[in-house]
Amino acid sequence: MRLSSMLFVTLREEPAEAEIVSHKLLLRAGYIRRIGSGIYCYLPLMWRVLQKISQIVREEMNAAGAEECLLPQLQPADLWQESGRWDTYTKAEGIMFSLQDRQNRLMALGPTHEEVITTIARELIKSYRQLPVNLYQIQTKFRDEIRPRFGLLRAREFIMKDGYSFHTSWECLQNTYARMEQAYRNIFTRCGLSFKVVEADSGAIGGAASQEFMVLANAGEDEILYTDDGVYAANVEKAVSLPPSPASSPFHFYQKKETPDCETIAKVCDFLNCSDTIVVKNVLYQALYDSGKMVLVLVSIRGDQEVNEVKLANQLSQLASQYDAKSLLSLKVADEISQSQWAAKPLPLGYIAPDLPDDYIAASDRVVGKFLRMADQTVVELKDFVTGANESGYHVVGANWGKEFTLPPIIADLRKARAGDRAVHNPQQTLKSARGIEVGHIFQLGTKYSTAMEATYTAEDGSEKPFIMGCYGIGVSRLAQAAVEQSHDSDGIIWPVAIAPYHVIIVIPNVTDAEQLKVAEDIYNRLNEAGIETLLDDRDERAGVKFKDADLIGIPYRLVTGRALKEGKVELVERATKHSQLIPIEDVVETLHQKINANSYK
RNA sequence: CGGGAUGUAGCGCAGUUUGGUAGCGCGCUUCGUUCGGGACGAAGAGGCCGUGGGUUCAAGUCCCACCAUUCCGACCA
Repeated sequence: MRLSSMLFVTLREEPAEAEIVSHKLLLRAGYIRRIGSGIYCYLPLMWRVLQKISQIVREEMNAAGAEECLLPQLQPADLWQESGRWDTYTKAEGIMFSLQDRQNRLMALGPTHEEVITTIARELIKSYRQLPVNLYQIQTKFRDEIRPRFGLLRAREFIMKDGYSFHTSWECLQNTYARMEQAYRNIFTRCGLSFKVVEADSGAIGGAASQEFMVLANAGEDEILYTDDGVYAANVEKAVSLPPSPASSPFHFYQKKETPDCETIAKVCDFLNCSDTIVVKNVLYQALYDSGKMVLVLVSIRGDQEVNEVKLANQLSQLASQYDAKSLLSLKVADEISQSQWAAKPLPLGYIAPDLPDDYIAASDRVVGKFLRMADQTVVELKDFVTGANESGYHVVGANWGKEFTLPPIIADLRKARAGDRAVHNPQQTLKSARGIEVGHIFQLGTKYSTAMEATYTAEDGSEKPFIMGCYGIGVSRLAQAAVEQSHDSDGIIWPVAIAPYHVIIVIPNVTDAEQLKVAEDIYNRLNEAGIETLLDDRDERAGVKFKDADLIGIPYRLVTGRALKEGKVELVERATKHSQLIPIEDVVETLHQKINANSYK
């Protein structure tokens, strides 16, 4: 392609709208353009990058036995009502764009496609003989993100590869899951990314495995905890660890103490001169279920630890049926404002004990009249601990489970693991923290959707069974920006060869020089014939402008038809290293062929 | 959803305090010189100053409402 005939616009100054370097570079280099919050145009260069990535994804998915298809973006609400996700997605999370058609039918723009694919499977797959099946698509998704940011990293309209598999057994699912994991590793490796595979939260579905593929970058929104031995890596939402051992308590008998202005753990420890590891902290949450019931949850956890709300939400989801519900809609800390919805009398905030009496709740049809009491494992072993006295201004010390307090009925891991904690698999290892951009996620779904939507097949023994499902996603547009975040310098983008929009850019320093022009045109034609994707900068610009632009847009190899022409040579510059060499004109095609092949991972 | 900030030419910004006919740099057009790392000179084009209302002889500037964009947060007792 000739630059002179392309829509090619680069910006000299950093756009004010962008915060992180990859976003700034994509805007400056003319790859993307914002059209609304979280809504981007993929300009021609960007589209080529996205096509390259899509093609790699396609090749690896096909090689792993998946079939490509294309599902609708516009989806009828009743599919989502069937799966039970309409309310969660339009109200609770509010992440789904919904609309009404002219007949007032409710519709949604697809944020994901489990409902559609499950419907297809239900209609088309009747027998175990047809299984397993693995389908995928590459397509635009819509999500009304709470806060779109960082350009394509969190956009409201974005391109995703999503795949879904259907099986008769967990063994078969695990088999496909493992093949998908390998396909994903191949994809990200071929895209030239440095990534980590981490254990991820499997959500409220329970039991099922789930892994995320993280591109390591400080701008990433996810925190990863890992060990240096390479054995363990997990998203902080999911991570487990061994907490530090508690200190021994200085309080050997039970006593109520006046502790004025000690409504935080730090203050009470300071006041009592004790370690926060011997305090039982009691955090009050209010959980709302889709049955309309509100449940007050009192979580007891060691004073130095924090509640992992993802783990807590998973526990609460499993209890949904106790409250006539299918799912948990929202979970938040009960603060002074939200108490007004349910409190019978003012709570002793900051001084709550594990046995906070139920009569603080004004029970009603909507509000469950008993606290749901849970404890993190960290408090179970505590002896002679400190906790609130259910009275403002007072704590108790030297308390013990089984004496002054009853251990809550539900004991679970509700604690947030942190960097510095010891690893579960080997206490010699400590967890380290890194940030990552989630570019892929694979998931053993099980029968959640097939059961909810009554998607069944006839098994070998003649019985009807729900499909066992897996799902597999890659953020294609996010991946493209993640690659830039990981690979750039002060001059601009450095695309990995495999996903660069073009392999080579030929810069003609002076287009009025007939020889330069002729040699450049000649090389351009020969490269194209050889299948090497080439840009020809034949614009009537000064050399400096062309060099700056070439660096900015990040084409891996630059040929300059300049001074060395006298010796029958052109200059070849590698974008990543700035390494420059002179090569004979007749060797150009061969040399580039070798370099480009050496850089591809096929 | 809460809080903050910002909306002025394609991009980056000044002008708003103290109301008085719209500015700068880059980019764009034309001409000349220059020509291997974002050249120089000259001449131009380009703006319902986010939208709507109000105050005033007069509003980019003051007041009210709305919209949009963006940042922080949505978190612990």
